Amino acid sequence: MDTRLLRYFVVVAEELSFTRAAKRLYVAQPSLSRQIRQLESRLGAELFSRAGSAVALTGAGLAFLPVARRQVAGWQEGVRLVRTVAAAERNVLRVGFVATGGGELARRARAVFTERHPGVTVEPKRFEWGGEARALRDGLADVAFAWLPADLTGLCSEVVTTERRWVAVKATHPLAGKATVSIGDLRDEPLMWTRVAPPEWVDWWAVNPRPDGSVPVWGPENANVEEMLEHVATTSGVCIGPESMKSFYVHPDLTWRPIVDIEPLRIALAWPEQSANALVPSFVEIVRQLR
Amino acid sequence: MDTRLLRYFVVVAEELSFTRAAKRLYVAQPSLSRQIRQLESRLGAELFSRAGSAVALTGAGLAFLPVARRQVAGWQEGVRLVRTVAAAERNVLRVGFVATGGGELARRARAVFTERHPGVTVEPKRFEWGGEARALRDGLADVAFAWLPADLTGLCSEVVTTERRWVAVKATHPLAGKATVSIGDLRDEPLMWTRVAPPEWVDWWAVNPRPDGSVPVWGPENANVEEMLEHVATTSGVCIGPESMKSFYVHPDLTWRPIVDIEPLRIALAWPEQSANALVPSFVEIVRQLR
DNA sequence: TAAAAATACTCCATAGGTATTTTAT
DNA sequence: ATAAAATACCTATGGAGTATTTTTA
Repeated sequence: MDTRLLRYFVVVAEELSFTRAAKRLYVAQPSLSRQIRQLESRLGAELFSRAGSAVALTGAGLAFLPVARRQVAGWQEGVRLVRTVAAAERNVLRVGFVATGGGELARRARAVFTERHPGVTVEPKRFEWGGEARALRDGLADVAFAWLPADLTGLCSEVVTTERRWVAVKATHPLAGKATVSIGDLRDEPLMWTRVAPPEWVDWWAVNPRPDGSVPVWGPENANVEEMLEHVATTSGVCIGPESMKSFYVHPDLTWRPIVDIEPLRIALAWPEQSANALVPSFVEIVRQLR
Repeated sequence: MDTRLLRYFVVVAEELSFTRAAKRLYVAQPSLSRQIRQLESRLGAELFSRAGSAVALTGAGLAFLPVARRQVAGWQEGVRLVRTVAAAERNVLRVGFVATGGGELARRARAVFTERHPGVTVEPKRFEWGGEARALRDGLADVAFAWLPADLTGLCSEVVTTERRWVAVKATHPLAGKATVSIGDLRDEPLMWTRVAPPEWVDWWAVNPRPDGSVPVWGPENANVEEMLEHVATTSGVCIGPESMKSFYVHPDLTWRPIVDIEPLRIALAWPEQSANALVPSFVEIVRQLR
């Protein structure tokens, strides 16, 4: 039995609609209907009563829901465990981050850690926008520098640093002539965005809604920092990023200017509540001391 | 992720040999090798170290083994739960048995139960040789009359009756002329057997080894009582069954004779340790009183 | 050299897609 | 009449088989 079917079942049970569930799952409705039918036939029990358009859980479906949730969660946790153990066995600590991640602090922490644990390899793992928390949950990183806001439920975390937010524009852009900019100056500038991160994440970076109540003009979308900067360099749009991007991603066609009137980026160090990699507490401690 | 892959992994981890595991799983060795490779690639971690013919678990594999076992067991328990709830919701009690099952006792119990629970339907469920315990574990029956010996681990059970064992022969068979037979009389008679039940089950029924140390002559195999009796009626072989078969399966070409010098069949009533069907204790109590 | 795992290939079951029909409010 | 689930049909992925090759003790 594929856990995919169980995930499908859980979503249909939550939505009580095949059409809505299919949208959430990014599959076609007929496929979802067939999968649920197949699950029912393998179980030998009806999970939903379908009276035309009214979908409801049967008693069996209600009983099965927590089982399905447990199975899915158990699988995810198992995957995390095995990946973490495999990394620990190789004497590797995988540090997750996005773009510039924890900035200079992260670089210093990795240096100190390497010094204290000579036999250990630190593997920096770069993820796409908003992907750090998922990486921790999926066991693809042992510890990560997470950009807030982010859903860190089920993870330990503490804010370790902040960075002012800057805006990048093409070198020939009018805003490049100003020493500093305000969020109001960006009112009509097409802003980069992404669909790989949740809407809250995108809105926070875009400062949406703006202090004056307006909504940003949306420019091209992208999945990571390189794509974003390429877009800024070649279109009329702008992007907002943490200060460290200015020095981490040097680009001849870009000019960075501080935005003086918006809140800074808070960067948290995050790690799973219990990790099979015994090196995690040591790294956390080093970051704490350097903070 | 399919639980089939997890089952495969558990067996390979137990056997530490792809070839032996493939035999136990009734799949071809190359298929099993590929499946495990795929599991490893999806996890992103090696589960086994393969040094030529020496297969060993890695640390990750060792960590994954209990996870996989839990997932498989959790799935099996979930299936049992949902099937049981579905039956309970329909106001049904599914009574499992093999062939003549609990014999006359079972019939009386079902009658009393129906009288006491007028709104409830008793569904007798016939399974193939040795299939009652599996049916309880798989949630295909709520309670069952199990023929011993049987592996009843994880189930509640109590012996409720015994039946002498008789032998069936073709009406024209020399043994049909005797009033009673001894196990020694069956020394050269081809005996029916089955591959759907465990070897211990088959050996117990065949009285293997015989008191004189000989082994039975094996006749045709079969999966259930009807097939077995058809074989006896049309070949020179014989079969052994509980006394109630004589009256439950009347067959013009068969003659039943008691075997006087072997131990009788013990029949247990068995049910899952905790069942979602609240009718089970009532049925158990009725059988106890009728015993 | 022998035993066991890996590879090459073929076949078939089935998940997923689009277009359409059925059904219940 | 409309919205939603079911059905029909097509395509493609991948699981399982047999035959064969590679690898290591």
